Amino acid sequence: MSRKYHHGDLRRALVAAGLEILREEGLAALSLRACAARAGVSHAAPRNHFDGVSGLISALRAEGFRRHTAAMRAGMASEPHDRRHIGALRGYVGFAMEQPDLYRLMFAHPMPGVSDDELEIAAGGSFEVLMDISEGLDWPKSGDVPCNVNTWMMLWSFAHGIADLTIGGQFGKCEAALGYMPDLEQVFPGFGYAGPR
Amino acid sequence: MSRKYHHGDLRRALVAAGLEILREEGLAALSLRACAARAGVSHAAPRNHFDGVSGLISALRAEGFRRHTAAMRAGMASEPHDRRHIGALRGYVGFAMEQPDLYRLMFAHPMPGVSDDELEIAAGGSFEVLMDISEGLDWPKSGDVPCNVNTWMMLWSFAHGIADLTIGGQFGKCEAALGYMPDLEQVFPGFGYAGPR
DNA sequence: AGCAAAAAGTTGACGGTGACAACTTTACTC
DNA sequence: GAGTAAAGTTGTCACCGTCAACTTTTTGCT
Repeated sequence: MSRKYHHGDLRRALVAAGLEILREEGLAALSLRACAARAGVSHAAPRNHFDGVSGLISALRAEGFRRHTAAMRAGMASEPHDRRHIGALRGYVGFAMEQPDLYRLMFAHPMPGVSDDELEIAAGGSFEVLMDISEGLDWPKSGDVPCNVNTWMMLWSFAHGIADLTIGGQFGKCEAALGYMPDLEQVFPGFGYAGPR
Repeated sequence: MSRKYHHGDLRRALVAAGLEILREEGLAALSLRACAARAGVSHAAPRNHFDGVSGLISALRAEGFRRHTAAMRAGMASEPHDRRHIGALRGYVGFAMEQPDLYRLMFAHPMPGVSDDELEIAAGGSFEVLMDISEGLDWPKSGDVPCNVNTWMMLWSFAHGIADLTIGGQFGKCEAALGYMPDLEQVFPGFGYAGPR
């Protein structure tokens, strides 16, 4: 028999199926049963690998954050050092626009009481990139706020705002009125590179 | 009979029930049948007033935008004129933190092909406030970008980013590390009032 | 006033979904 | 090789959105 009773790597297959569904059919079509069907497995099989649908979603979010981190790192590498934050932001927004449903899922409400080490670590990767590019940026610090909290909160809020509003189609009326979409650097020329500390 | 066969204002009652559910039980608990039950009506009654669940959601989003607009206008009124943008931003973020599930719903993906005049008008109200407070703000304009597109895109992205990341608990690690949450003005001191044009 | 039609609400059914229980098949270990 | 744990299957239940068929009330027309 070519078809084994045991799948061999069903967990990975289910995550891959989930990513496909998010890409091709959107968040509304994501379900445990649909993933199971894509993996060629019965509807209850996923329960051996995930703690219900929230477990599957945690795994998808973790994979999303890993790819998100990679997209930002790639963007950083594509720019000279004093413009690496621009590259990272482009990577950030580009990822969100390419995989809007996955991005939305990543930043959805955390279910109360649900904690997942894999997810924590993966999300920490994206967090770290934002910390990295905050270093050396010239953004006003006020008062006694330690480190560069202001800078990365600003960066992150800006990046997430642009990404999420774009995904949600909220800039549509702007684009319709202007005939084009302002570039990221046009909208936000406020960051300047101040050199390494 | 004290109980009329016809409800009288079922549409309004269903929207109110939906808002209650979003507040008390969260987005996951929102359903047509749950709203119908809260309104004391059979499970199929809502179909006479909404085009399925997407119609109910459109109505909830519209009501959300109206309240969102009101929150920003109230914030504006609570500050002197040269700080009205700060007040509006506080109103923006405050609304999102008070009604996180409603805010998320408002800015969720628009279903393709779904258009709703009531929703468009309501969302336009929030849009207009952001346009208003952009006027007179001193934010660098670059190149030939007309009006103050840069300023309001920046403002909106910032406000949405702060609000949505806060709702999503993403600043939790920051708050845990610092022991407190940086204030909106600390994070974003970049806007200055430049007086009326 | 009376009647027809439209509006509003009810009941019942269907398929899809998450969750769970009971069972079967495979793999691992001693 | 036997026993056990892991992995997958089938069946069931409750909940959901949607639709169809039906009932009750309101409205509007002559």
